[in-house]
Amino acid sequence: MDDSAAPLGRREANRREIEAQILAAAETVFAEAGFGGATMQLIAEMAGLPKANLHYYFPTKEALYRRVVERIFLIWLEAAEHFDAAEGPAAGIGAYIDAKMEISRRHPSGSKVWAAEVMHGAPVVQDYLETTLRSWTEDRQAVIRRWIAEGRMAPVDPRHLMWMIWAATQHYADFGHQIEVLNGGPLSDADWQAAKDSVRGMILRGLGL
Amino acid sequence: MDDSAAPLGRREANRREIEAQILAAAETVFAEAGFGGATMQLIAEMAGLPKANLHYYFPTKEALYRRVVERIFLIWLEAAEHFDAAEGPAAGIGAYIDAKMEISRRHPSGSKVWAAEVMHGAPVVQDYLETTLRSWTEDRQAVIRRWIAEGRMAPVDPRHLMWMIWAATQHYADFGHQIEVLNGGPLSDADWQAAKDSVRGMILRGLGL
DNA sequence: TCCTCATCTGACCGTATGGTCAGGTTTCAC
DNA sequence: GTGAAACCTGACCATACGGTCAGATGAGGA
Repeated sequence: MDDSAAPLGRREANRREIEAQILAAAETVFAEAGFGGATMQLIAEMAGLPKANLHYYFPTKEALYRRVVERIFLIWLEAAEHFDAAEGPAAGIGAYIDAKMEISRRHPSGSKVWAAEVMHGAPVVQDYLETTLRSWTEDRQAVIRRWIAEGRMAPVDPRHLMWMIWAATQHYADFGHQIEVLNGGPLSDADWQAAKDSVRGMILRGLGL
Repeated sequence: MDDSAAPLGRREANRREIEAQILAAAETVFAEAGFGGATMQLIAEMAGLPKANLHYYFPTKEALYRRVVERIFLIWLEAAEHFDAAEGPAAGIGAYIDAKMEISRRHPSGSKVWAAEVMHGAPVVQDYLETTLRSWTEDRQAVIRRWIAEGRMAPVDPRHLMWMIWAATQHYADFGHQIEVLNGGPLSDADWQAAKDSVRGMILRGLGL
């Protein structure tokens, strides 16, 4: 974001490193315990510093939480670039699904925190839903509608398609524990590849592609 | 379950009514605030009785929570009867999707509580995942594999199919808030019908049906 | 070197929460 | 009617939590 050219002295570098450690620890704890169940004490321990020091970097629990939620939201928005870069529906939607599956694999905790936030009525990021996410969604829906009008894919409601993609991909993060139990252990590389192929294949076939 | 013939006197009837009120209130509060964020005080107020009385019916917060989670789990298991009753893949899977969509509409809070429980590693219902859900899943997978072997549907991995159905249907409950924001208001009867048709249609087409 | 300001931390505080309990009230079998 | 057991409740307790603060420590510019 603002990784400017300035070599940023020891102080600034250290500050960023500690903030990153805290954010990583917070993401894990919030994902495992929820906002109400998470404690600043536990986050501090996991980040390797005293609780009072944690409050030096993030004044309140809410402020820390908000940063964690913002992070996964931005990651998801970036995944849309795969969608936009492609030319047709098969490539665009396929690449978007692959990207979202990869995020579920790499950032399961972030996905869980977002899911919990939305489930609780988005008390902290309601504004994101109403502004950024809304306009983002409308833009992609317009693209899909155009593809449909051009006869390049089956005529489905773009909103429900979007929701199915989100649901199917994020499920592998949010319900990862359930999946691991039913799978008899963590998904292997091959399992993840099969999951990707399955989700992409099923949805694209559902769109007549 | 055990609505036996006995006319159950005033006392027993009253007890059941109060327990039902408590469970309904608890489901709502746990869904909105999570286990850690929910308070016995708020549940008691919503159920219309003093907190101490709440503890008379449910000794601990955990005990009350467990009953709430068990409830939605049993409702989902019952939805499988639609699957089992049908003859072929199109009717069976289609009816199962419809039933699960209807549950998302009627019991959104229960679905959210379950989702949060699983996201946090199923601390309370791990045993259900390992026993009931596991064998339930294996049974249905066997049916799907047989349909595939008989050439009655496309050869997809039954596990990923199951997960996609769960993900797509439960998304309408768990992410109901996000959906309402993007939809500009609660889903109407027609919206729900469209959602059902869309999810069922997309998945069945994905299976070559 | 020395001064300033960022960084760090143990000890502390007020509050909210889950849970208890003594004692009251209602129900019901006999 | 009456005794026992189920039901109800205000007041209370111990604990855990988010957050504060005074003061120590360290870095860096002049």
